[in-house]
Amino acid sequence: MVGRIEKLAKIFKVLGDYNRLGIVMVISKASRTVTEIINATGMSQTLVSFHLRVLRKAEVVTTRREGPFIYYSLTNPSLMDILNDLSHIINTAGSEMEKILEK
Amino acid sequence: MVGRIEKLAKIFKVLGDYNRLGIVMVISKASRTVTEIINATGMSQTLVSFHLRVLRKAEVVTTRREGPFIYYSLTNPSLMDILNDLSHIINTAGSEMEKILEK
DNA sequence: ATATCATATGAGTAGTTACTCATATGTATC
DNA sequence: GATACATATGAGTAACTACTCATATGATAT
Repeated sequence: MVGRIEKLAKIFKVLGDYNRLGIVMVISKASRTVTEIINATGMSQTLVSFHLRVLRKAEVVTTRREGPFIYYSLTNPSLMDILNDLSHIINTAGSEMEKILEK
Repeated sequence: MVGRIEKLAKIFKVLGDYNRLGIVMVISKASRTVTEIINATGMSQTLVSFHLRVLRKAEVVTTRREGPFIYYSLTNPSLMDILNDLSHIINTAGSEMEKILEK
């Protein structure tokens, strides 16, 4: 059995990558095909597939096949609320975090 | 200037480590000295200091000196709310995430 | 000023991670 | 079946990260 903190750390590790977070943002409003993600992010096909595999393994995203296309979407859409919350406390004016993170 | 996603990714990267998350938990209720953190986590002095440096640099924690002791606390206590939220959606019964994260 | 306790730091290393390349698989169309 | 499009995968590599060791700094008391 895996503890709470360990689970949390794993999720954070998965989300702690610029490209992966970008993908999460792209599919947050609606599910998207891999090609759509490629176009939206500007990443290479292989790189997108690489990160999707990580996101899939961590069950952050789920897939649904439709003909030749595979649609990716967030397993739990409320993840976006949390991202917004965190983004908010980071960007709050006067926050100690702000200055350091600027560089 | 650093974008929103980049900032978020950095915070996630910092929190995406078991030991670091443990430290954050330990100081979440009240500020603690390094020695207290060492005892609470069972980590070595050097390892605790190593991780505290990372947390400090990312401004996740702040310090206050009191005589020979240095007290560490969360820069933004509402971070804990977010950790709890995330932990909740991860552990929600029936969540797709649950099974994978168990191993 | 020396000894002791509390904490930080620089350097080295083993393990991990992000990325790319080449290739494979799956689906649809001809 | 051959071709074209959509996506995944295995292997290799360079860069990064967590950790340890030895040592340094800072504060207090004697």
